[in-house]
Amino acid sequence: MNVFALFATRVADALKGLYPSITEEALSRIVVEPPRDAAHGDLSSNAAMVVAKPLGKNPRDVASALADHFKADKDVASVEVAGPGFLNFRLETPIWHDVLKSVAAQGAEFGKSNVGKGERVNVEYVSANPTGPMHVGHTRGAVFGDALASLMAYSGYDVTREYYINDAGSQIDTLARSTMLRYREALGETIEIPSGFYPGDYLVPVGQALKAEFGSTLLDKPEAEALALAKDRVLAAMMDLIRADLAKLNIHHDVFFSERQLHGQGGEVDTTLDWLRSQDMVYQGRLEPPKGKTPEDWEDREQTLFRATNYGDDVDRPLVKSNGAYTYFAADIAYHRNKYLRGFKHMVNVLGADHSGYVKRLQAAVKAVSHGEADIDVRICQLVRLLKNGEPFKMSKRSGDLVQLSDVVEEVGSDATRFMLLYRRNDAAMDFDFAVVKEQTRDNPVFYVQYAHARTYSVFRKVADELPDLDVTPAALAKADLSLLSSEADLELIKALAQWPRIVASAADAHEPHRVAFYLYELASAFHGFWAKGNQDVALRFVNADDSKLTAARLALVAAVRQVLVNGLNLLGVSAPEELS
RNA sequence: GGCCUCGUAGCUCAGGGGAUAGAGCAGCAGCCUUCUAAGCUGUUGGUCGGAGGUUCGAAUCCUCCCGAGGUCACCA
Repeated sequence: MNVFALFATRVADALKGLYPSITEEALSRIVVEPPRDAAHGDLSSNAAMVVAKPLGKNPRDVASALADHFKADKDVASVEVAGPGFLNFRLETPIWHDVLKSVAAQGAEFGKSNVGKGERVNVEYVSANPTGPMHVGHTRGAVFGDALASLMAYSGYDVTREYYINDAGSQIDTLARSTMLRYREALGETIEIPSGFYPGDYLVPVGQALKAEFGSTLLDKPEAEALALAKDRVLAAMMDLIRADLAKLNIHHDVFFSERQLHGQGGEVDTTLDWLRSQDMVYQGRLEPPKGKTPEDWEDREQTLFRATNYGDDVDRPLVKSNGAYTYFAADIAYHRNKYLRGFKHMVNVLGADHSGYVKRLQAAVKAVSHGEADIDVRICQLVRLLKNGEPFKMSKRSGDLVQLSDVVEEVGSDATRFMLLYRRNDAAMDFDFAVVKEQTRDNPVFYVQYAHARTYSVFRKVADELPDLDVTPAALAKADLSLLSSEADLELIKALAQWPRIVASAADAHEPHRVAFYLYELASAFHGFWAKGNQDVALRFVNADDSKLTAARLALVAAVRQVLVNGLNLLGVSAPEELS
């Protein structure tokens, strides 16, 4: 049950009754939300102000008419018109108790919605080049994409989690050559790794595996053939590495889409280009060098260009390199056309900050290949600065070897890594301080939220101790007399729970998982606050040995808090421990 | 030079058309014979980078400027 959505509907219905000429457009701008200042009531709506102008009425008059209408609503204790025409509601206590019942009845489903209407959405994230293990730079996008995918699935979308493997192009040839060196090394040769090659140790086992599989026979084969075999094996090995790294953060994709499969004679890049030509979206032409900074090796030549400017990009984009091969972007157009042809009308791409310049052309590509039918939201994850005790921390360890994702997870754990990265907006740069993340204090939001969850278990343990005869099964708690939960503190906590459905909906709609993280922090804070009140006032304790009825009601409340914390933590992919050690 | 993102309390950050702009930390003042004090309560602190504009209403949207970061044919 979503109290806010419920009243949004009631307000809209009331307006339709009062002003039959009202338009859907005006109604769609109505918001029902908690007022910024709780003293103004439980719910607040801008309805009168939004609707007044198109109706040619005074906002306060419309608000008064609505207020009169809601005086008859049995769930409404009072309605007030405030300021320029706000409508402030105070609700009767029973409706809040209904929220608790609804949490218990819906369990893990409480907060789920169907705003996605089962529509298919493709969320592409990580897509790190398969040239080595994941490093810290990839972590934020990985966690963000994963949480966003969960959030959208929870909100009724049919989500496909996808990883685009950039396994074509010259970097992969270099990777294959680097692997061949390690192969020679495994065969006993002394090797030197030229600059430009991949120096990482992680290729050593791949070289050894080649030796185990082929002995020394690869050396006798023509180079192209040997390289092709090496490429095949190293790509598989690198993807295994990457999958293992992702698994450490509990991240799993549904589809791994290989760029290689798009290339080749008659491949999808070919057919896509033919199609683009047939649509007159491609031409032969020249580009101006970028203003203010002409590259030294700038070569003014005629090239094959995609008419990106027709779709909102700043310049038209080359599709064919000077050596005749397709550009990365050409393959990317084919890839996104492939997504569209697979039936995705909604796409989300999670990219790193260094790709922000790529956004417009990607949007242009999607618009072009779908004739405007599909949409793509590109979410950019800004840089993460690693700190240790407030001091910047070197990202690269040895020569060209970056701090790896697995190093971070091993040091601080998956839960803390995920929560901290999600506790910031994706589009702002952030600091990640190892010292803070490992701290077990309020400074550390992960701990703070998990502690609240653990406390709910602590309460139940206490009950088992003090009131061993009390039936605390969900079925028994469902029968508890919730009307006993009438204190200010009780209602405040319930109202915090009532927020959950609208928080999820807004987070999914805005593609902003951090809203969930912030909400969980607030809910944890409300729960810890209630707990402390019990220290001052025995009547506010969750467990009252001499009042089993009140205790049962309070346990229903505690169970609901736990449920919402679990639902939220699940969305973020963070565990909900019963005890902290 | 173009484009993208950001600029909110001393620090780290929420809020992204709505009422008197919030939280944590730091600072100050309190709370443990207690359901885990691994916690809680109160309090100090702001020209929302600057200037215009849009409107009933702007931290929020638009324009320009300043500052920080990223990026800039053919790499991926």
